[in-house]
Amino acid sequence: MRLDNMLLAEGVSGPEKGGGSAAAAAAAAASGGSSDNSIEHSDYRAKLTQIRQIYHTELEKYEQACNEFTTHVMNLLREQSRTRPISPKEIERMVGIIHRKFSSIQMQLKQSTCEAVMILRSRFLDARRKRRNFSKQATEILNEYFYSHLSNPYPSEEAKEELAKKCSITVSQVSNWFGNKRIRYKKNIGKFQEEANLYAAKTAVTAAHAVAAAVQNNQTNSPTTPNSGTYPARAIKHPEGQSVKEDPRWRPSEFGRAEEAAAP
DNA sequence: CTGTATGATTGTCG
DNA sequence: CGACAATCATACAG
Repeated sequence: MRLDNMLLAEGVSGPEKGGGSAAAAAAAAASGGSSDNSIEHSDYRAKLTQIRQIYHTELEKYEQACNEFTTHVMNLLREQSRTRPISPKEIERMVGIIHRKFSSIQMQLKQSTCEAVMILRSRFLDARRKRRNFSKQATEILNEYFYSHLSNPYPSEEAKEELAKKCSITVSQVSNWFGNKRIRYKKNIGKFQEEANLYAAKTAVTAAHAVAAAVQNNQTNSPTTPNSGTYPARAIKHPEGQSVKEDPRWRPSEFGRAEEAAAP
């Protein structure tokens, strides 16, 4: 009977489902551009539907065969009842035997269906097996945060949630990403120099926005500038050799911490 | 097909 | 529980 519960939980033996797909569609719509996990999820559900159909048709077949066989035996017994007395008890016993036989066959069917579902799950729901890269936009956002907090790339829980929302991934994925990024950055800083410079420049531009706004607020009237709408022409200096010489041993001390609390 | 990039998992430590 | 390190398994580019 555990099998029944399992199949029910997997939606194999339950009623036809339409709500699940609606929820998935809603999630996909909410996430916007990225159809990363929803595509494979729909693939998974398609396979599950297939399994369910097979299961149902087989089950029905067995049911029918059982009924046919039962009536057949009943007819035989009725035939015999003309030559010898047949007690209702005997009939009942026969029917019981037949039903037990068929139900054991059904059990086998359930078990193999169960196995199929398990295999399907391990194949499709193990994200490690079916890895998808994040969208370009998501890595953009994550990298932006990482390099603008390079001296202390440890987003708070709140920041992680924010990033997760912006990237339409989960908080765990954000944590994973930062874990991987930190270790890999530390392991080979040279390989990330280019990227670091790139994102440093990028965030410098946004920082320049803030500075420009502040300056304007103060008094200076720059010629080209009304409010926050205009892009300040690249006045960012970009040291080629060493843009990030921050000691990347984040671990024990946080001496490089206070100076850039740039979180507007 | 081969090498690298990358997201996720596992085990260890504090 | 979170960070780190090693590792796995796949994606993707050449």
